[in-house]
Amino acid sequence: MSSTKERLLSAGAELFGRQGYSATGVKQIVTEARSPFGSMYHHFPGGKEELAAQAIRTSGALYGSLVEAVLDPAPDLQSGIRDFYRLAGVNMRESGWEDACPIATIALEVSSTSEPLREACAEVFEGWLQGAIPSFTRHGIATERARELAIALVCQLEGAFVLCRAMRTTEALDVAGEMMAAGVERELAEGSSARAT
Amino acid sequence: MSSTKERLLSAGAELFGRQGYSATGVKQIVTEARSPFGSMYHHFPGGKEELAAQAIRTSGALYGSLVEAVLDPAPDLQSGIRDFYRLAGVNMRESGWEDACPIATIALEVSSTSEPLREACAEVFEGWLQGAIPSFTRHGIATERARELAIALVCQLEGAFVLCRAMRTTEALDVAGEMMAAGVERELAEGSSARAT
DNA sequence: GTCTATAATTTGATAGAC
DNA sequence: GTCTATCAAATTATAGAC
Repeated sequence: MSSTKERLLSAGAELFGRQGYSATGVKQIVTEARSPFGSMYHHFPGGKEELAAQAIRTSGALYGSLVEAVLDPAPDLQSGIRDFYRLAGVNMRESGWEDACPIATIALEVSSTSEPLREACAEVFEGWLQGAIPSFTRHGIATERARELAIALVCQLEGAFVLCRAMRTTEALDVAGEMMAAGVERELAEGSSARAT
Repeated sequence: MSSTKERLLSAGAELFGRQGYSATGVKQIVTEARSPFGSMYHHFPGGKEELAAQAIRTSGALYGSLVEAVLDPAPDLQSGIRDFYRLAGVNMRESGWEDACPIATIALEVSSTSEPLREACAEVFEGWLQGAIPSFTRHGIATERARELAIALVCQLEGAFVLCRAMRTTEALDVAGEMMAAGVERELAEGSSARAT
């Protein structure tokens, strides 16, 4: 079962992710959510901005757990990374280049115009990093280095999304994924040989 | 001297880059450009979308030549890359986290809603790659590999911009820049040792 | 809690005098 | 080419019946 509030949140998250915050109208959200117009302001007295803040946090957390869900069951870290970028590319292509990062568009749009929404995005990104660090330390990488690799992973991903959506190719995702995976693979090899000596 | 049309283009480029396409109104552009309202539709009969298409291409090309202008005079490729990411971080901080990539926000916003603008963004990105490839091949890197490195460079940069604007730190730019520079440095060392054998 | 009607403002765009 | 007045439509948000 899905409540009206849940449908509004997921419809908002989807539309914000694809078109951005400003281009998405409240009417479009309630239509997509098959919700009456008034219910929107009943559940979100703060209006569009409050809905967006909650949508950012929920869809952001969901995407973060997706990252971990793909990385962790993989036989090794490199193949987990390769799997994730490949999966992201498949998702993009199959969705007609619409489904990429759920919050990147909003993050860029509002970082200079809405403090509450900027903070929500910042929390999500920091949560991704904190969630990804164990996926690296588990393989013997030091915590500080794990954070750096997690940052690089997210940056490559976000940047590749920008290029892929505009250029209608998965080339950037393919290259970025292979580059990240190869870098981590080499780092793990060096680390283990260093520990072996 | 700056013509009305030039002021409209640069005001539009600046506002689009900071707030995105949808959030920027035509009235805001003409105000910022100190241009009469009607002149906007005289110079850009296609309205807001035509202005944006031209602003994307001109500001995109300008930023592309900035990349080359920083990379090429550097003593070596690694330090050129380090310089560029450091410079980008300084620009962001000094502008109050507003000035990052001039077209990334628009690229994400419009890739599903405006074909003309999406194509303009795609052209700019492809132009960056073509412009950056010689900066790599010049140091003995093969053309195909140079394209991959250029893609990784742009992805790291764009992704870091997203994180930095939201999180109000240069951490992501610092990490991404060092990671790219170190990767290229290692690649050049391996390449020269391979050629030496 | 649900839903409709509508208010108040802002949007992109146009007409037409100068 | 410049500028003003204005349009029709869309925007977020609210009031109030049910």
